[in-house]
Amino acid sequence: MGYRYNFHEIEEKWQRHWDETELYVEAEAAHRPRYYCLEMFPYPSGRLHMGHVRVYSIGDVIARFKRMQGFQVLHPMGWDAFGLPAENAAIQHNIHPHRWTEANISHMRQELKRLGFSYDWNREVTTCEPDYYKWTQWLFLLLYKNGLAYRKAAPVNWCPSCATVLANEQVVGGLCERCDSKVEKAKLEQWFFRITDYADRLLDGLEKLEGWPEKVKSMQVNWIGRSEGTEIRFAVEGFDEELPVFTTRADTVFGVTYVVVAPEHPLVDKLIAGQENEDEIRAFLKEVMAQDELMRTAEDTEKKGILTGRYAVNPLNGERVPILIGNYVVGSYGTGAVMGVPAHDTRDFAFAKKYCLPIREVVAPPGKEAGGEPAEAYVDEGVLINSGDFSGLSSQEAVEKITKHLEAIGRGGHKVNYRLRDWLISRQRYWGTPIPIVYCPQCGIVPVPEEDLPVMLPTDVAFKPTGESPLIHCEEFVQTSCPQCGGAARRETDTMDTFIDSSWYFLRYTDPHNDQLPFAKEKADAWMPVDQYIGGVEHAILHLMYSRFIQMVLSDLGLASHDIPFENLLAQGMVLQHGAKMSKSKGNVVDPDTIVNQYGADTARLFILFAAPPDKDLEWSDEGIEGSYRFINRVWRLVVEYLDLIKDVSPEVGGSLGPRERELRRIVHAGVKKVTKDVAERFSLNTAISAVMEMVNGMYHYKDTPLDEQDLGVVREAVELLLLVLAPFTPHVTEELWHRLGYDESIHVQSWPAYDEAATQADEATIVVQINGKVRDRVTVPADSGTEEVKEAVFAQARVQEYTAGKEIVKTIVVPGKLVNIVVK
RNA sequence: GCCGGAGUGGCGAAACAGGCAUACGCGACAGACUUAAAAUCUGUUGAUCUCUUAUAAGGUCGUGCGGGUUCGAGUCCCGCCUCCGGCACCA
Repeated sequence: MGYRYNFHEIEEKWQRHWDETELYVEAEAAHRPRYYCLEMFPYPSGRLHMGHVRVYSIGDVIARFKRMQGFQVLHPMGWDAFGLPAENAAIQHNIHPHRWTEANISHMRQELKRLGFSYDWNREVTTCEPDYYKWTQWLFLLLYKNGLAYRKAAPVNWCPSCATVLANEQVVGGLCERCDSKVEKAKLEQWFFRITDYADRLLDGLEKLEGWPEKVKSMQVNWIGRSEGTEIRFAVEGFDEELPVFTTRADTVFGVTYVVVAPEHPLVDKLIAGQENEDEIRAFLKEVMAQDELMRTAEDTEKKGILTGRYAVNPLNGERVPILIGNYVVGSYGTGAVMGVPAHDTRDFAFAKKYCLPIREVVAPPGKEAGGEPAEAYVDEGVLINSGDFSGLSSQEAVEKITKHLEAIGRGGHKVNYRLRDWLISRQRYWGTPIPIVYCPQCGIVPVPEEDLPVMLPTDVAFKPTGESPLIHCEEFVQTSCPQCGGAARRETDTMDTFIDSSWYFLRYTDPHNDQLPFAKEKADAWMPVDQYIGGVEHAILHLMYSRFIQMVLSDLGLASHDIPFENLLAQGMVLQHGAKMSKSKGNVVDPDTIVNQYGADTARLFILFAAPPDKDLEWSDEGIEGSYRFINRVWRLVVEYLDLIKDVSPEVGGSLGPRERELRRIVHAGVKKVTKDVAERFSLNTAISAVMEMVNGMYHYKDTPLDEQDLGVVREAVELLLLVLAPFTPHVTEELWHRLGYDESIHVQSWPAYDEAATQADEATIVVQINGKVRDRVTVPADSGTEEVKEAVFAQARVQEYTAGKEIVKTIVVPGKLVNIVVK
């Protein structure tokens, strides 16, 4: 009877049935423990790709498993629907972004349903709809009122191709994260979120996130880039100005022989004005600034500098040192100026050699005197020399004492620096949440009152990437009246970074239809934090740090009780084909629709869960898909062929069973145990599936055994347990077979099966016999044998006697039920 | 340079608490079924050597490399190598 099951018919039937019966709509019963299982919502780009199938398959297994374990599970889905591709489609295909987005959403929603994911679609959120972005605006105002949103002119990252500014986090290797264009610097008035106020808490908070992968946490640590050191304020000779520098090596301050400032340093103009070589310096500045920052600050770029003819005064020893302008000093980090200590810094050493600046050693390696002209910089710690009162101190003591001394004389002190910049959130684009701000000639910057939200995004605008928001040209949007004085005023025409939309959507799911608030606190508190969040590691910094920030703000302002959004995080690996990430340009894309048409959703899900652990990259394999399909058919045949025999049998097991039946029960119950542990304790879905495969193999081995009445109960039990543990992975075929067994209720609302621990124990144990750690023999003993009985059986073995003959037995180690190691000399 | 992760059969991978290395699957090979093929069911499948007509049996080696701890190491410790990811003239 080698036939295959009709997955088309079965999958469609049950998808319709689940939809109609609202099987996965969460009823908010109060008496069950809650579990919030969330996968990162997709951007509605048009079609699902294999990466989507992977995250959502992983999440669906967890959600279904938890539901069967008796949890009330929140498992929602929505759309991160604002963003550039919609606008580009509008420009290229003359279709309105809203229509394009809507069409994509409805197509992708169908694709998700065809994969059989158990979402509560009643909670669907779409960030580009006014009922959502109204609350994104509300959140903006909340931050604004609390001093966490501000406007300022600043040098910003400008993507000429996208014609908009970008957050630092969106610039990857000097290129635009979206389109790989070279990012330029521009000075513009922009809106920022004060995320740097939270730098320390974002950093310290990582320690509490025990359920997050190290990889993600270390990426955030690197990104925040906390650096502890000393600020030293040099006086500038001839000016009533201070020139602060930042250093982590205050112990080397007596070795300062010059100071270098970045070309964009605010003091540069003042310093060089009227100098005799001003023209030369300006030419140098022009040359350096013409280079883009990435090039200029690359490690292998030649260090260049020019003397300004001005001098700074070292506050520790009163020494005059020349001030230079250097291409290697980064204007946006620290103070934009550094002290030059050529004897103890590799870069400074090279720079000093090139420009014939003096080199003075002030730190000696412990137990060694420095002397003569050093051949290279000594960058390690040591003992101070040539450092006045501080000579003789260790580097560590000196840092502390010098910092204190600077503080005492009002010339500096302890300082913490961060790499993290404030979050630039304004975008000169149309398809985003409008920033709810009005500019009034009388009152200045005026927030739109809450009761006037949402500030609706107008629908009839021209889509041209002009570098200004298309909203600028939409007069009925721009022209408004001031909420304060009622006079004529203009609206802010920039929209918000779409990462703001996705920094709070997980909260909206807990209360998606609230029209009074973004979410009611009780509702959010009931579900938050997300118990398990799943998504790609490409969001390790952007989305996952912004969400942590917003959640902290909400918690500080009393709107939420938790200050972390995601308790546990699973960063799933990529889907590869031929070792490379699937991409259109590489032509190695496998379309999920094709696979679902050819093999069905259950097969697609099973393969993608089986081929690799969730957190590792997964290599696509056509043979692997075939294998998963074969396995499901194998299950189908097994159950269908038993059906007539066991249809009216109860899954009860009693009386004394024969050895084959006991073996079958052992395999099945051990399988249930392993699946339970693998899914519950470590999301090891690939090994869970392999355990199910072993159950099936065991059942096939049993299959031709002649059956009596009592054995039918054992078979029925085995079939039911198999279907139940397989249900989260392949929901359709298990649902069909479950009903064929005679049940009316869905398999997906059944309790997760318990296993019989006693049944998992074999009657006999195979003991491995080692002589001096090498396996030499095996012996089978009754499972309940004690240490002495096992030893007796082992020493009775002919091979053991052979190996021990004439030797002294030093010791015998017995690992109960497993192994005996005899040490001989 | 700093931080994080990973190196196991022909391939994807497993070994969860230091106890049979390679479960499960793919591929390959063989048997059964079939007029035949496909499908299906069953079995074999780390390398190498010895003995044997063959089967069977046995030895040695084997988890990136070199050491160490231990009765016993893929797993723990020390020192390296390679690959992947993040940060980086960051002062």
